[in-house]
Amino acid sequence: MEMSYKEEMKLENQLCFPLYAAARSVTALYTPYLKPIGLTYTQYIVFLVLWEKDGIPVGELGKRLMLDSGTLSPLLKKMRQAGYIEKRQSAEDERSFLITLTDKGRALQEQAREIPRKVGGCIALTPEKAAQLYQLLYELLGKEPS
Amino acid sequence: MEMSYKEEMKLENQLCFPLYAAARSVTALYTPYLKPIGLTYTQYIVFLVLWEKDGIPVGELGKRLMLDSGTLSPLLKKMRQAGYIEKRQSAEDERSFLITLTDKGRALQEQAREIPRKVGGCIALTPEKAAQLYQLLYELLGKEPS
DNA sequence: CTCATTTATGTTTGATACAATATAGTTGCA
DNA sequence: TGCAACTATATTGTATCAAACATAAATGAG
Repeated sequence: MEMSYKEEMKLENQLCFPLYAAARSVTALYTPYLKPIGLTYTQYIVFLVLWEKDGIPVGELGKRLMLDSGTLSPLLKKMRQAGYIEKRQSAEDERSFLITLTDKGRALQEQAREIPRKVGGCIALTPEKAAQLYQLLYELLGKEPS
Repeated sequence: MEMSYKEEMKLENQLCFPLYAAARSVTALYTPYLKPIGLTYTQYIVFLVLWEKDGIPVGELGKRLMLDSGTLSPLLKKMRQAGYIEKRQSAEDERSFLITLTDKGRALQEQAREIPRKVGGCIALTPEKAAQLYQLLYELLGKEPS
């Protein structure tokens, strides 16, 4: 497993590269299904969280998605302007803002219903290998696959 | 392996999410080492290709990195302005521009020499699991690990 | 040869990302 | 109580990405 500096330096021997490329590649698979319903990929994963658990603070959304406020703030602003979500200041802690879905935001779930299955069908991996990949990625992230 | 719509819709059951998060997470591992030598992550992977094979056209660079001209053009412009590379119009095909390293660009390799090993040490995976992850990612990308 | 098609690259636009900084609200402790 | 330290978000600046469009050079079919 020992490698020379020269070998180590090759693009394909650095974990970053296939990871980076695969992430963009898989994200791109969502676009054809998301565009027709007017969502971007990042908006979609925000919805995935909200559809599962509504009324959570911005910070928890960021923690689940591993995104910081610099990414989330403008994104949530746009989603609010589009009428998908509402931001309510928390009663207990006035620094905290709870994100809740509007009816329009909830209704969108129905339209997104088939997306996981459709995208899954485009993934060039057997279910076993996909499961193995999950496991490794979550381990890399230092998290349990919940 | 069959899942309900509701289950499928959960964030952690979609391959995109850990892949996306892991890519950003691993990319972030490079920053502390790249910033001191004045490189961004994307510039670094461009250098990885050029250090391995100098004098290649923009298109081949894009193919290897799986990046399109919209990403690469402004990046290469900045690297040229920084004095790391040169762009030469190809003699055979005047549409094509060959990217070559300057001495300054070549010299940078020495400073980046330790980066793969240092970052590798930050990866929370055993070498065996990392190898397994490579394999799966390249399979997902529909490529051979070269 | 010649023009429609293809190829190589660039530019523009819109949407992310993150680091660094700012600000308002909260908490703990001397 | 007062205030220093901390927390939750927002803002700004820099760097990606990709889709759509633009342009110049090369190619090939008739």
